[in-house]
Amino acid sequence: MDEPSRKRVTSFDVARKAGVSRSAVSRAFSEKAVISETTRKKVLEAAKELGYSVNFMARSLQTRHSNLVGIVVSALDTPFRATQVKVAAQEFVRQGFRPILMNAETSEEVEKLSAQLFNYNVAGILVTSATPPSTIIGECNRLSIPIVLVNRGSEVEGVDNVQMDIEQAGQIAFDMLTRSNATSLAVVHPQTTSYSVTGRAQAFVETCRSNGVAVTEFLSPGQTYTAGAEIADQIAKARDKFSGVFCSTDTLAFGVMDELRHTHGLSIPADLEIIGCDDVEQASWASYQLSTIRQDSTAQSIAAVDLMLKRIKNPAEQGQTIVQSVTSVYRNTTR
Amino acid sequence: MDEPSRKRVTSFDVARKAGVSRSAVSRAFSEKAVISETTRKKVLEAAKELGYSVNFMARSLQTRHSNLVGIVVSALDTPFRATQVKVAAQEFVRQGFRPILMNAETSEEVEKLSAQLFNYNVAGILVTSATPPSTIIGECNRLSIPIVLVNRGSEVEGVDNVQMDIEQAGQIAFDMLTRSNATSLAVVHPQTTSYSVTGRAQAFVETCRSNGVAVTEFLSPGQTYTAGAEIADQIAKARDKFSGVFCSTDTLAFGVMDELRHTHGLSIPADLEIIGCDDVEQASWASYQLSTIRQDSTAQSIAAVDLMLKRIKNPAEQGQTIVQSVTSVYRNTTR
DNA sequence: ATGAAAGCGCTAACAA
DNA sequence: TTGTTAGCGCTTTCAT
Repeated sequence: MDEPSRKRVTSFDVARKAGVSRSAVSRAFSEKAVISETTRKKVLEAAKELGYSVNFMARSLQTRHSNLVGIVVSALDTPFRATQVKVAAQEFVRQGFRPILMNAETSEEVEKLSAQLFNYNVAGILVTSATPPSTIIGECNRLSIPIVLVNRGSEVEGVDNVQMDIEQAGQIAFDMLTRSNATSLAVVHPQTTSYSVTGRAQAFVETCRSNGVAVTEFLSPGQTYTAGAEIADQIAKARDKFSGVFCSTDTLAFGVMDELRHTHGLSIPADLEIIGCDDVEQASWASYQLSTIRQDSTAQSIAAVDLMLKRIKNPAEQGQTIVQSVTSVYRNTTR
Repeated sequence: MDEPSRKRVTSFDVARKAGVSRSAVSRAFSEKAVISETTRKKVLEAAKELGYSVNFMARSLQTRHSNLVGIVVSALDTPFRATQVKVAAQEFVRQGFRPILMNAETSEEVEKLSAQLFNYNVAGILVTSATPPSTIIGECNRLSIPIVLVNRGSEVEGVDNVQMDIEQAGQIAFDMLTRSNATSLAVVHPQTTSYSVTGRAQAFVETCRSNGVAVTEFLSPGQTYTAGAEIADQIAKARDKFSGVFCSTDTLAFGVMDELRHTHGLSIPADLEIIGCDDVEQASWASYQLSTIRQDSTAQSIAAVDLMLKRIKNPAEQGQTIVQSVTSVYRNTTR
């Protein structure tokens, strides 16, 4: 019943065992430190035997920066967000950072949770939820903590952005739906506005107008499957007023399609063309085969992480905005 | 062009501004410290004016414990996992902890990334991916870091577990599929074994056998939609040998159903009954209306977090295993 | 290339 | 109740 190693082993223990100083131990575990190969070996060996690992709390305290970053996300249980976060987390880890995950649905939550990240001296914050209030952004600036917004569109200074090209999305949606010579279209988007989702719908509307195509707007109670199913009843009623509808989100499209097909007996695309936006995995499932606009969430996350790392290395840099282009994916819900 | 607040403000600054000692500042920010209401007010005010927030690195260094925890997950972009992680993260935050998210697909990754968590003195580790190697578990024990495994089933000592009741799942699957007097059934599960997914299939097979019902097994190349679609061809060939098939995962079931319906022209449940397991959101979508076995991932995550918090408070406790029961959900893929 | 010593920002005895 | 003091474990000049 012995207590062999109750306490955490410190660099001091390793130093003694290896017969060197604590500075030597520190150097052995630091990439760019000058140290002879022989002592490094000695230290590493002793460390392994003792089960030593650097205490990052102490290191961070000393160096005044941590390799912790924050990821602030909402609706993580949504296919699109899940992929985004997974990729971002992987990328951060690959680059030697550790992401603290904060799920924040409301704007107040974003504020509260972001503020908590400051306690940890995070090296940066990635936001892919509601836009953080300017107080937070100001604080980030003051502490020179890089902050990058994904699909949020904020023109606040000093903030990096990665966004899909909403203008292009609107144009492509228009193109996809007018291949069959449409003269009147529809769009559905959530009534609560959000930069990217509302933006793509808006861009679509404008493209229609400037091309002389009528467009009727449906406001759904959210951007979930259920929200789509609910608004579908209104769409069904008005369905001979347009030949195609652009759903601002794939998930919304699934709800619309299902309701239209299964409870209103419509056939898609014969009776009505439907397209979505995002190209989540389910869009390619046989039951949907949804024609949609592809937004590469993987590339997006990687770009966001890259941007942050650049800013961490060079905090003086101006905030920049990366606009990612989207592409059309034709499947079976368009003619 | 002044540099008003370039440096991080410390408790020292606050102390001076408030005209008190640094200990007073410390006390003002610590829940259970004795301090007069008047000085606390003074301190808090000064702190707010200066934009001070406690440096958790320093605090953790001193107290020798952090409120950081680790979440090690695989396949975060899967609906079931996404929900699990979202809930766990929320729950941790609600309880005052900050989760570091590590996505680890392979067993080696789990080992490597878990080890990295030690650097941060994490208060605990939640694993919902491949089971971590025993070296990690040993290390956790040595450092008395609680570790809880979700749906992993490991009988290693000192490890807490939260698992669905796989025996019950097997029984329920059997019950659901034999309502229509079946005498022969099928099951599909991934060829790479995993505690919970393989386990439920195994339990199903045994229940069939002990009830004198024949059962044929299909091994899919994974547990994705695509894997389901692929194995469906074999199922179609043999389809008059059984009246119902238990897919060990909803996602697998979607792939199977779609392929059976759309490329083999089968009608479900008329030609063949199908059930899944998990009850992910898509199971209730109109295109599937999948009869399935519900596993409450929210309750599961909350239980896992609870378990960990208990262990953090009382590290001496023995590891315990919580078995969560599952329920049947009848929709339209059973007769 | 190596060691001694100072100190990062905080908390927790201990005294007052 | 408050302040003084001694570290927590590490990195980093500065000598050697």
